[in-house]
Amino acid sequence: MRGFAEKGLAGTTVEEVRRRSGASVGSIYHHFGDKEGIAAALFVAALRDYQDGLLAVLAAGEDAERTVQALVRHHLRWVAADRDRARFLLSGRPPRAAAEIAQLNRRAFAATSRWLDEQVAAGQIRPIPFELLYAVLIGPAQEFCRYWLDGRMRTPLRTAEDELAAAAWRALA
Amino acid sequence: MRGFAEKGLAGTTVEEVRRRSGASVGSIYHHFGDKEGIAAALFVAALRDYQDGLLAVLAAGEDAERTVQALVRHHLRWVAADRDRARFLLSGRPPRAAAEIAQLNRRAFAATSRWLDEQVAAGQIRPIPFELLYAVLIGPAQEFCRYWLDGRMRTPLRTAEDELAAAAWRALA
Amino acid sequence: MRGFAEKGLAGTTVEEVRRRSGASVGSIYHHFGDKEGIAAALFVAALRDYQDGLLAVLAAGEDAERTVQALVRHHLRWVAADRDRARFLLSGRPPRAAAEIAQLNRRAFAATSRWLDEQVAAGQIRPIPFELLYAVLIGPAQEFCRYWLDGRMRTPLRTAEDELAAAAWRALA
Amino acid sequence: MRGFAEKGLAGTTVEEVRRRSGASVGSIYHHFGDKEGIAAALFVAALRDYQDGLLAVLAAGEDAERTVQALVRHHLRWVAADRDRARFLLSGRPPRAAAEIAQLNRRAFAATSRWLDEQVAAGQIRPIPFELLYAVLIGPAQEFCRYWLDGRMRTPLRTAEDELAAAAWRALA
DNA sequence: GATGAATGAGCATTCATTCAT
DNA sequence: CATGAATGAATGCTCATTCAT
Repeated sequence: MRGFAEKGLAGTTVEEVRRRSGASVGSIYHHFGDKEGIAAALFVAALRDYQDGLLAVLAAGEDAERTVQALVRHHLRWVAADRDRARFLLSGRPPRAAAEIAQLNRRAFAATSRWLDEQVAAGQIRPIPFELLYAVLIGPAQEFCRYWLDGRMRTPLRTAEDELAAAAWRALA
Repeated sequence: MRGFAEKGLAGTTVEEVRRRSGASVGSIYHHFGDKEGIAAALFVAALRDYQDGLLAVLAAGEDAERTVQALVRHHLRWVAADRDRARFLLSGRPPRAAAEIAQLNRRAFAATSRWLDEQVAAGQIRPIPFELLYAVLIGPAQEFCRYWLDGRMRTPLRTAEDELAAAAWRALA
Repeated sequence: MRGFAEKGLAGTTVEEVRRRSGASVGSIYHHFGDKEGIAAALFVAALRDYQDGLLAVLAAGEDAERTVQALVRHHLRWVAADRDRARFLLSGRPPRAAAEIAQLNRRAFAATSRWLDEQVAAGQIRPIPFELLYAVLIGPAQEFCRYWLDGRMRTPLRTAEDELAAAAWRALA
Repeated sequence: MRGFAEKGLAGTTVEEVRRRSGASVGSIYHHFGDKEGIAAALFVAALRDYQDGLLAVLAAGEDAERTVQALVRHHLRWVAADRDRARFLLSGRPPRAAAEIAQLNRRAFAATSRWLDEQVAAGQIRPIPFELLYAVLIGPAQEFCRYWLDGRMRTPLRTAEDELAAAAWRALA
């Protein structure tokens, strides 16, 4: 994971994966097909885990403000929980496995879209094109995380949580 | 540029650089030292160009709202102007050249920090830790750009400009 | 072997080694690490083989004159037996593998030194600093071999044997 | 010189020659034609210098024993005078320039051959095939020098002179 | 004659992938 | 299913040589 996160698919060798995983090369190829398959499996697992948390927040059914803030907090905490995994997912170069990823995204988009419609209808959230929602909601946290993962931020994630959550709510309310 | 942007340093071959640049391998090595040196030079050039635009906005001396919105618009337009260059800069893996990059960042940080202090003192912008300013200000635009650059957005950048600029201002005002 | 003997380490290509050995590049690297490793392995094998013959002569326990002459003859015959191997060993540029070579040399030095002490004590060989023994004993044969290997000598090695063996004995008796 | 002596022709770069000589690449090529030409010029100069000393000893017209010992001493002193030059000459891989080298060798061979004939006729030196003379005469000194140049000998050259000169005389008288 | 930037063929080495055991 | 030695295409980089100034 760390390999793919730090050096990308091309920059990581199968030998490195073997060393870190403890499995043999042959075994790895048996299970994942090829190098990209390894990255794809890791990516899908990470994405599913992230989205599970996101869906859980939406499913909790709290009011708009609490939900928005919880989504921001979930993002920051998920990143802090496993930096390598986060770096890998956020690097955003989803290796093949397009089908499975699309499937997961559909699930998450549907739930989010439904939630947005309800909140807008209820006058809780400004009308905003769905395509911009994620950017406005998560963008600041995301941008902060990138710097933080690169070790360029002194502010602890916890401290940033309140500010970023509040800012997200101001932008959407 | 496109190579590094799409496939990273390790995924781009010097042969590809040669083909696209028209120079000979020997010449490339004469000027840049090694493959990482090529990426470093491109990165520094892109970063300087981006920051020049940013500094120009700050130097214009408009009021806080106009400035915030202009910064967001600058970001989006700079990205749209050269997608490969943007993809490469935003990929955020600054290849070596640490010294020169740090130098550029100091220049940009200093100007931005001064501007923020003035606006906060004048009551135009909420007090916010400097480290969070960039994330709140540019994060949404940045996040939108990433998706847009990956071709996952239908909304044209121009259309997104107003929404993202307004959202940034709401978050900071 | 011929490659390294004639053109040195730098002048021999791995491709040439591959062609002559029949193994694949990958396999060669798997076993020897790098190009120098190939040369080191060949060098050690040649050195060990040469010294085995030398030690056998010493172990035979003949009288001083017979032993001196046998050492000279062993040298000439070993060289004649495999000219490329000889050229490589005599070129004297022991490629890395310092440890293993030092180990072999210690073994040979010890046996030779013991033999010299005994012969000197028995009044068979003139007292001579150990460091000069090898030069006086083998030097002429060695020098002859170098020219012979370069094809600059018409005298067959066999013919030279008697002269060189006798000269060595005269110098040491 | 040191480059060619330590790493051979192929192992030495023209850039290294340029650095050490202070001349420009272009200039070097103008004067020597190509890389081998540089080595050839150095080799010929070294060979001529060595042989000039050898011929001077023969021309001095001392008696056989003095001459034999003087030749050995000349060898050792010439080597000690410029280790890199000696290493290069003794490495024995005469780079092209065959014609000039052959010419020099003819001159030295002729003088040496004449001297040997005289001494044998006068009963001063044993009858010995000319091809073996150089080996018996210089071989021990040469062999010692090789080890000494590699730093494997503690005995100073001066100390070795007497032993090696005496041994050479014993072998030839 | 001198210079050194440019050229590109050639080389050492790596690494994804296969397959016999 | 697991293993890891073997394969060889692909790659980063070097370096002798040329040539415009």
